[in-house]
Order: sequence, then structure tokens, then C-alpha cells
Amino acid sequence: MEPVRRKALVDAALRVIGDHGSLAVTMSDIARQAGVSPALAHHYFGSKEQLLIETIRSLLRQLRSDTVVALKAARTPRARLSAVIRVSFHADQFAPETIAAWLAFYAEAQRSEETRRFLVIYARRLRSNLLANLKALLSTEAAERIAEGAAAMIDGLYIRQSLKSAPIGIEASIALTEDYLNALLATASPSPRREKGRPHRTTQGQMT
Amino acid sequence: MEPVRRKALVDAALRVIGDHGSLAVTMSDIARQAGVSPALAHHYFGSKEQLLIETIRSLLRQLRSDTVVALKAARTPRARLSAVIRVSFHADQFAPETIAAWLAFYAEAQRSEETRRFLVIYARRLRSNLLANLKALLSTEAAERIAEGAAAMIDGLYIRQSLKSAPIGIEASIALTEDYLNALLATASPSPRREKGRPHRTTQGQMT
DNA sequence: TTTTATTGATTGATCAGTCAATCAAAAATA
DNA sequence: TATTTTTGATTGACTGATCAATCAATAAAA
Repeated sequence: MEPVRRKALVDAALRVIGDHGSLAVTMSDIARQAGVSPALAHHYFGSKEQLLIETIRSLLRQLRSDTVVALKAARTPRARLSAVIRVSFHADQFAPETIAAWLAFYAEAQRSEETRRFLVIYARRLRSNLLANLKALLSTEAAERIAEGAAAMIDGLYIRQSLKSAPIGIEASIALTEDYLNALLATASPSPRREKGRPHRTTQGQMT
Repeated sequence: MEPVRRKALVDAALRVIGDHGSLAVTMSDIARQAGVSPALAHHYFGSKEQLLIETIRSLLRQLRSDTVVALKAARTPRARLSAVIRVSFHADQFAPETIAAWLAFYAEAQRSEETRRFLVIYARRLRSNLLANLKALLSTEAAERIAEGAAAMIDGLYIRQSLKSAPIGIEASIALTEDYLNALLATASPSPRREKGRPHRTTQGQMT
């Protein structure tokens, strides 16, 4: 029973948090969603915090698994970059409840060291997946900048989605990130082996 | 006394929320920080929610005021774009407690209609400030895309800062956003009056 | 005197976490 | 096989703590 209940409770927590849009949900809410008593949730997880930790862990596991699959299917570095982007905006990730859950965990990371650790892992993975493939196309220096920028844009599009103010769709979000990549790939030095010196200003003054 | 107390309480709330990294702070915490009794906070604001609303309103007012000043000092559209970026990463905004507070409100917006309204106003203002100046340099169509992208990148850099995982500094954040702008300004059609037709793919396939 | 500012004390609700008690299945024993 | 024992699953009822909100009372100012 244990593994069944644990999974049911973690799934329920994710759902309840997503619906409610906050981690301020009660064990009762979660237990009810899972169809068990609150006491049982405590029995298996010991504390609410522990259940929440398992919940974010599961969110992360899902994302990694999706990423691995997408990466495996892509052959070239450029294609792998697109794969990373696509996974980030994949339908599951972009569901309102999932976005709400991620956001809630971001806020929680301010207070829970353990939650922060998980989110740092996420941020690093995203950056690293981008960086590894950018390095095949650009100098390390340029690759690092662009990886940082692309990761920020992905996170930003994601968080802006949570407000549903300007409902940019999945496709538009992907296109925007791809445009960023394309533009900077074209502007920055095109080869991994490039001349050193000034950190190559991007074509300034083009448009006054 | 009323205006004095209201301001003290709003400032205290901002501080406590920032320190605590969450809206789950008590009226007592806030009142203590402001040096008054919890009962007085209720007396002037009626409810905790109302105090929180006033708090985010104050955050927004500050940001707008900074923006107005920065915008006034800039002469060209391109300079105004830089001004908008600079204000977003201005030292006040980038202080850990301020970031924590913004994040907390983002999470709250999932649940409070009124909080969401304020954040939507913020998102719109940012987009609009960027858009107005981009339109002077590009077709409306391109300007809209780039405004969306730049706004997302700003928000993304901001939120990533909250994790303190890859502590990108203020200057680096500004540079990254400027690079995005420069690259896309160079790539997209350079004039406001441009031929119509296909939505101008950005130089695709440049770098295989 | 009337109004405003301020607080201590209290209330009512909500929750995380505990615990003793039940129930059922499996294991051991006869 | 029939039985007792043990173990794990599960819950209802309870506790202690926390907190938003209220209110009656006091102090001070107008």
C-alpha cells in the first residue's frame, strides 16, 4: 500500500496546490483529494513539509524525464537547443495549475532551504542543457551569455503566463525564444574558435 | 496621525514580507515592525488583505515614479529603452527583500483577483513602455514581438535572481537585456515603414 | 464635551500533528 | 486445516498553537 498511497498523496498535493495557487493548502485538502484521511498523510510523510518536498521533487523528475526524451531525439546541437525550448513550454508544463504550482514553490524557496535547493537544480539543468549545445556553435564566453539569456527568457515567459494578462500561447513563446537564439547566434561570433580581444559588442548603432 | 501610521504600516509590511519571503506574515509581525499594536493596524486598514493590497500598490507606485524620472531624462527612443531596462534592475528593485516581496505577490496573484490586477498593470506598463519606443524603430509587428521578449527576459532575470543560484549582477542583467535588444534591432526590419507581407522570419538558418 | 488614537484582553476559527483504537491480511502455530 | 498472533493500514477524536478580527476601555487632543 505504501507506494500507492505516497504517489496518490503527492499527485493530490500537486493538484490541490495548482488549483489553489498556493502552498497554503491544508493536509485535509490534500488527503481529501487523495481519498484518504489526513492522519494517513501524516503517517506516511511525517509532516506537511516533507510531503511538499516530495511534491516538488516529483515535478522536477517529470521535467527531467521529458527533457531526456526530447534530447535523445535531437541530432544536432541546434536541434537540441530547440528541443530544450520545446520541452520547457510543453503542454503539461504550461497548464495553468502546473504554472501555479511552480510559482508557489518559487515563493516557498525564499523560506525553505530544501525547496531552494531543488529549484537551483532546475535552474542549473536548464542553463547547462542550453550551454552544452551552445558551446558547439559559439565561443564559451558567448555561449555562457546566451545560455543565461535564453534561460531567463524561458522563465520570464513562463512566469508572465501565470498572470494571464497577455496570454502568449505555447507556440508564440517558443517562437520568441527561438528568435532570440537565432538573432544572437547570427550576431555573435559564428565559430567556437574566435579571435580574442574586446567582448564583441553586438552591432550597435545600426538603427538610430 | 492617520497618514503617518498608514505609511509606517505599509513600509513595515513590505519589510517584513521581504525578510520573511512570504505573505504568510502576521499582523502582529507587521505591527511590531511599525511599533504599534496589532489592533491599530486593523483599525486603519480593516483587514490584513487590505493592508497587503496597499503594500503592493506602494511597490508599484515606487516603480512607476522611478520609471517616469528615468524616461524623462532620456531623449531618443533607443535611450528610453535603455532607461526602462535600467530602472527594472535598479538597486532598490534588485534588493533581495524587494525581490522576495515581488515574488510573494506573484504567488498571491493566483488567488487574489485584486493582487492579480496590480501585477497585470505592472506587466502592461513594462510592455507598453518598451513597445512605444520600439515602434519608433521598427514595424509595429516586430516591435510587439520584441517588447514581449524583452519584458519576459527582464522578468526572468529578476526571478532567477531570487534563487541566488547564478548570482548575475545588476550590470550583467542589464547587458544581457541590451544585447537582446541590439541583436533583434539589427536583425529585424530597421524602419517603421516597411514592406508588408510575410511576417519577416528572423535570419533563419544562418548558422548551421 | 466630543472626537481621535491607542491598546489589552478576548473570541472564534483553523490547522498541523498525535494517539489510541479498529480492521484486515498475512504469518506462525497447533 | 483451523487457530492464534503479528503486522501494517486506517481513521476519528483530540490537543495545542496560532492568528485575524473585535471590542470595550483609556488617554489625549480639540
